[in-house]
Amino acid sequence: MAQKTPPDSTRRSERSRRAIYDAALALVTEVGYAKLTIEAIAARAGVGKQTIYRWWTSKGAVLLDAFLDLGDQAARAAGENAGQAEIQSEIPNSGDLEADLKYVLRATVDEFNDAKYDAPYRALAAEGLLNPELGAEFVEKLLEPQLQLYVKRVEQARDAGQVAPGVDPRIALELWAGPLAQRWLMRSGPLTHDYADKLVEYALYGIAPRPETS
Amino acid sequence: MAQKTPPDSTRRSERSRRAIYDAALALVTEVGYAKLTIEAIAARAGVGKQTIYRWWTSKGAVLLDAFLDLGDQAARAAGENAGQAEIQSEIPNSGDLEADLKYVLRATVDEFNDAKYDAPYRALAAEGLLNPELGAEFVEKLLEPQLQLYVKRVEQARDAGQVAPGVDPRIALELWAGPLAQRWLMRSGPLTHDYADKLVEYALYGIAPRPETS
Amino acid sequence: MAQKTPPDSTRRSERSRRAIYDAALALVTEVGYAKLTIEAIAARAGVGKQTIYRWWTSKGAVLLDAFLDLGDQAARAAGENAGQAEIQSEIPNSGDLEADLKYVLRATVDEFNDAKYDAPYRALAAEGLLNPELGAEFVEKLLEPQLQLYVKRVEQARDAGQVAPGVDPRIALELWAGPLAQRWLMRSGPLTHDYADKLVEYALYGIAPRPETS
Amino acid sequence: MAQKTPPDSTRRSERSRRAIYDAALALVTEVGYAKLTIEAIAARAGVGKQTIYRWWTSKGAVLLDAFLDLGDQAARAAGENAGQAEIQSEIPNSGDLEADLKYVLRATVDEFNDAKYDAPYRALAAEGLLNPELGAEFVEKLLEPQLQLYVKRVEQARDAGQVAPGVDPRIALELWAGPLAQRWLMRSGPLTHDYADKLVEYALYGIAPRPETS
DNA sequence: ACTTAAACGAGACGGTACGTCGAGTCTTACC
DNA sequence: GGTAAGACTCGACGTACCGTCTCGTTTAAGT
Repeated sequence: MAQKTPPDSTRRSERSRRAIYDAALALVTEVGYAKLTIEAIAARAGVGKQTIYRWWTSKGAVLLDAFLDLGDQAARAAGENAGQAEIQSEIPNSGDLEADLKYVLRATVDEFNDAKYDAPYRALAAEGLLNPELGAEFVEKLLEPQLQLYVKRVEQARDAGQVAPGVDPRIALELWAGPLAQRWLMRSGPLTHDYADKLVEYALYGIAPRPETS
Repeated sequence: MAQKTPPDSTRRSERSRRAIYDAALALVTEVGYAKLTIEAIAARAGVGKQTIYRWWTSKGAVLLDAFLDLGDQAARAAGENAGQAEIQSEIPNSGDLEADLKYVLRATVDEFNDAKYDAPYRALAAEGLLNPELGAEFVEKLLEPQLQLYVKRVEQARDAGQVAPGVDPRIALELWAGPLAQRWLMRSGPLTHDYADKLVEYALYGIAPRPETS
Repeated sequence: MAQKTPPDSTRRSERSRRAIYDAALALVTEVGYAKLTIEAIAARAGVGKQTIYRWWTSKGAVLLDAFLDLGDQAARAAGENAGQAEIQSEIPNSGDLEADLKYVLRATVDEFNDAKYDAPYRALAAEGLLNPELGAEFVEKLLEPQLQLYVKRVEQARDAGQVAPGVDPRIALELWAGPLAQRWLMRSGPLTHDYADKLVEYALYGIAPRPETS
Repeated sequence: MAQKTPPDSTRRSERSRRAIYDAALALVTEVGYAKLTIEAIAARAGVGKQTIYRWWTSKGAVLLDAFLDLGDQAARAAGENAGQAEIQSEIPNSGDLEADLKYVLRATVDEFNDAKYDAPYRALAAEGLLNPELGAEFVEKLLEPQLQLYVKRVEQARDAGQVAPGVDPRIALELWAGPLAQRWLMRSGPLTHDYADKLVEYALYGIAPRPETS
């Protein structure tokens, strides 16, 4: 989990860990990842630098854990409020794949436009590009779990005959997830609900003319 | 071009500029973008630090210009060899959109797997994520021109009736370009010719079952 | 006694105390006083840091006690071997002051040239220069007792008419002890038996020409 | 001069050098040598740490140069004020060795009791005890030149028949210089004019009873 | 012999300073 | 006036120890 393995411990200070997460997330938003400094995190958290170096190897590793923890917290909060239906842990299945995908993709668009998540997520993506270890962890812990939700939903749709039998769900989902991520990361175009809808439609029905429509 | 505007001059040393480009590209491959320093570029180029600071604002800006120059050189070289048919400046139009796209996408896959381009391109993408100015320049100078080639080819196909009339080409191209970029950047899956083919097929015909095929 | 007073106890671990002394003396010789650290002493002694902090206030205090203990051990060992005549606890009185002083001073020169005592003794002297408390303790426990032996011997000589009646023994002894210590500490000249002899002669008879010699 | 040799230079900032000397001397008096920090010197001098590390190897080396510079300044100031009679550069020769030595030794006692010189001088002595390189430089640059003044004066006295012909001046001077330094450094007794006088008398005439006095 | 409170080993903690690296600015000498 | 060289101030790096503070675990005194 991005931690240095050696220092065993139950002796670890929970208070410090939380303070470090909070400081890291606050600072990355305030000053940006490039100017984020382990020294500043330590100072803001009221913690010695060594306490950070003891448990993490880099500012990227700290931020990744902080962000994962943020997700866990959100999930836990949602779980408490909503009984069993944990938010984000499942893509709805109303029987209408197109509607369901549009619904989720619009929510994703909103999330990408939320300043709270933008800075840390973008920072982790950027770090992951340059740092294969952290990139792998980023993908494994953060990206892939979310993509697997689409895999599952596409498989359900395939079983229901709404998706062609030969289609590879892992590739199919990239038709909408890839463009969305690209636009967001590269700022290469506006991220709107309409854009999300179009992606779903194009992905489902292709851009070639359809022989006929029922 | 990412240069500081003020000290413009014809007195600029062409020799230094070239040496800086070469040093930047060599170093980013050798030590990685994170450990790339202006001091090292200057030393390797046999140039004073001030000469770099005079013309660029950051290592990212240097690298972007270096990479653009690399592209220009390649284009110029190709132009000389091949008369009018400049490589990469046009997507072939054989009349068969699917075949043409697969051809180009396979070439792109090969390029992404070429170590020579990987380090600098990846570095610029990462820097662009965090640095909006450089990101915008990256998109404008590097990304968008390539995407526009797809726009043009899709429009040709639409005019030929191979693409549905209502389709927005700028979004359509993202169906294959987005996933490809995502997999490359995030290392979230293998980049193969087969993958490229599938992307084209899914994009053209959708993942929903087709009513019937002529 | 260099110990922090509060945590008094008979419960103190003798084993730890000895291990700390040994570690301190070994380390000061190996790495030098400047690089001597409490953490290293604790590690070498197989002892928790707190055990050192519980009984001493600084590395200097530890070393002083360790060195005093070393002296006690030597004295005890000598006492066992030699019956009542404890080595170093008395300056011989053969009736010939000059001979007795030369004998003792030559022995002192040999001791100063012994690497075993050099490092810790030098360290304590240096620490004492900067730290008045420890310096006072150093003088009181280590230096003054040795000087008092000279005081006693000079008084004996004065009673025997070998020293002028008006002479202050406490100052007189400094005529040879001061130069010797100075040369040793400052490395400002060679420490030889001949040098020791000359000091005694000059101190006894002065450097001015003698009116006549019996 | 305690400087690291590599970085050549006429380019060196005189302003920084002076500021560093002033800061080092002020701080060693204020907080003591043990708590003297290169970081604090740099901060006080308004200088980057690197500028100190560029020219010196340790805080001791800085302080030694600072102290030597202090002496140079004093000498230069004295030279300007007093024409040819530079202070401290010569021991007076009135023809009466005893009187001259007492005069100089009393002045030395006063100097040792001057807080301005105490802290840095003591610090350098302590550092010299532990650090042979710096100790050698301390002796060569600071201690030995002062002792040589005594050598010269004793030789003059010997030529004038006031010192026995066989006496080694280099050892003779230690009879008073050694005890004085020892008392000062070790704080092992009071430093008074009377003590200085006695040292001179004992050294000149010895502590043994004189056969008779003319 | 059993209980119990202290000293103990271990080592995480908030800090300070280390000595190094590079950023970006400035000065000097050269062309 | 642009340039190579490199000294400068500044800030952060990652490391080493400081002295304090828990944690169990001995261990020896007093019952």
